Amino acid sequence: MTTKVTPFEGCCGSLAADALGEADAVELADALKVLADPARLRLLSMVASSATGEACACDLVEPLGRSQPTVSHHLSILVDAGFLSREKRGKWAWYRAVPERLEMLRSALRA
Amino acid sequence: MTTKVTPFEGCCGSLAADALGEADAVELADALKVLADPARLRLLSMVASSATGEACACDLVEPLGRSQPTVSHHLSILVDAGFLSREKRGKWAWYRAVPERLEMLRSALRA
DNA sequence: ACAATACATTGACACACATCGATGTTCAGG
DNA sequence: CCTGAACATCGATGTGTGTCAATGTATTGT
Repeated sequence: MTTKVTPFEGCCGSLAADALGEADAVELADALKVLADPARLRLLSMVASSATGEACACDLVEPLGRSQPTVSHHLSILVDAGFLSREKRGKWAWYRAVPERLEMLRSALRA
Repeated sequence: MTTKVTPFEGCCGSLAADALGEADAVELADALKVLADPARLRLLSMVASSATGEACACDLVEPLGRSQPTVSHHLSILVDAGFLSREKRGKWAWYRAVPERLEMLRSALRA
């Protein structure tokens, strides 16, 4: 879960191609679990829809409506899973979306 | 969770278009939660990759390596979420994939 | 140095959920 | 009918996780 592994998502195999093995299924499920939370989806969406392409964590707490530790926690999970990248500048943490990671997940869900 | 609602998945809006509201995020997250489980991913994959386009529940228990009640439980969740359709024939339950449902999810994850 | 700010980490807690055994229900065959 | 098979439902249980308050850590400004 907290593995921070480089994701393969059974590259280029679709769900209908042939039956998923347990290991591949666990890996895909882990990736999906990361996005299967409203707070994380909104964070990813906020960062991805930012005009400048990046967003400061300090600007995400209030609109998300959750505590600062909770936001920090979710952002870490998104970074560990590769959906966001983090850059620390001064005392601020800036996040950018990693569209290729999302595309990788999307392609793993091809029918 | 057990809502069996017709899914919209915020039709035609992408994650990066603009920031997801809490309600849309909950709906998308609920759909992702359904697939964020190895057992359900494998069941969906088994049915989708079946040569005949359908699969009997009786043939899914053993390859999945989980108990019959557990398999039945997961299949119900997939049906309720619209990823599978169920047809009862005699004493057997036959399942078919619903590719449009998966495509709906995939498009909601557009970057 | 000191205070304040931004963020991460820790500990605790409530709740959700995947799983199984046992039981209920429905249906086909004899 | 009655038995067996296929599937669903129920109850219980252990594990995972989203959340927050409190605290720790780093960095800026005075």
